Amino acid sequence: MAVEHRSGCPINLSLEVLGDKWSLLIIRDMMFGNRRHFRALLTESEEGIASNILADRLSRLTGLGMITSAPDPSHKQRILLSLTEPAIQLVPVLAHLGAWGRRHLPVSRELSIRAELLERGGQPLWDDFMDELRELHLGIARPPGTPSVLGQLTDAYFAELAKSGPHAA
Amino acid sequence: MAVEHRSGCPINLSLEVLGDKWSLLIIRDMMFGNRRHFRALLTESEEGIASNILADRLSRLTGLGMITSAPDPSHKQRILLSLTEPAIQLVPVLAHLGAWGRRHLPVSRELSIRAELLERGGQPLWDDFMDELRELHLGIARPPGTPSVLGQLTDAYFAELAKSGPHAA
DNA sequence: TTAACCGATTGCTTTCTGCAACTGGTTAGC
DNA sequence: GCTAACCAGTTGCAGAAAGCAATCGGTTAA
Repeated sequence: MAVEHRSGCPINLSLEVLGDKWSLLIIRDMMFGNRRHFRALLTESEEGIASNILADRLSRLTGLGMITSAPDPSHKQRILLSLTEPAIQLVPVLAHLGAWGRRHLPVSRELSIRAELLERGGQPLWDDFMDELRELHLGIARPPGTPSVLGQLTDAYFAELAKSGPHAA
Repeated sequence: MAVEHRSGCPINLSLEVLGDKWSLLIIRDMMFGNRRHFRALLTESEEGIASNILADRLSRLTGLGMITSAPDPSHKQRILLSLTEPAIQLVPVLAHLGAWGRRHLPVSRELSIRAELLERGGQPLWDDFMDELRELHLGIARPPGTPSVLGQLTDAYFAELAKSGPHAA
């Protein structure tokens, strides 16, 4: 039961949870792409994750308390995946990581527009987004009429897509 | 020469650089532990990195432009490692990652005091710290008399160490 | 009835990790 | 100048993990 840790350093412990090439991408897709079940994560993955790796990471992240899964009432076969509160609190980490990547690495314009908006919005926008994620994933209602951060980000992404590449119309 | 990228997403590209269990720990030790050469990183590593992994990551991070190396004038054999500007700009990412770990994972008190101070200080403290790192690693002087953030963090760490475990006096 | 879709699993090869021993050269103390 | 400690790595090997393609049994929609 007692898991082995390399050290009690917060950064090390965070890396023991998130320090691989796929876990954070899965969380990113659940957050920003609103992908909530296995097939969606598998086939809509920008980076092309393999099914066994996805299955492994989902069960790993579930065991670590980052994700929960529940049967989807509309499809008996479908399993609805949700982010937990700790995972939702990764929003600022992902925002900073995206901002850093945007500044120093060869990002594509379409895929970095969301990072740019998130960076410009800062902590207030992150707080709104986390509240929206709490509504979507934890069922914690927000005041009615609250604008959707996810909607804004998604709209901006599709607008960028339409600008450059309506190839695959 | 053209490196293969899985996608142009900022988060993905950041993970291609930093998404493993050791790279960020090496950068952390260079930043917060002021470890500037191979042996220091190897033997003072809290987590016990192996020498071949360390050698591999150092050359990898050097190739990626995160670290530079130069002969140490005082010891002919010694190589001085320095963080580059992109690596220094990881301070907010590490601060948030530490804050997240401190909140959700079983950290030890001694090793999390620095994360706590960094979180309390917020962006202004991070800016001061990055300026200090620019002085230490890039030779960009700061106004004389500026207090040392690294010193504050290190002092707080040793104070915590002394509180609980003066075992290995 | 049938074809598409659901969350996985299997078998396989390739790559990465972790450990320990070791290398050739440098420095500090005597 | 000798010796012991120290410097940045390298090598060899075993085991773990990644990546790929094909496949599984059950479910749903046409």
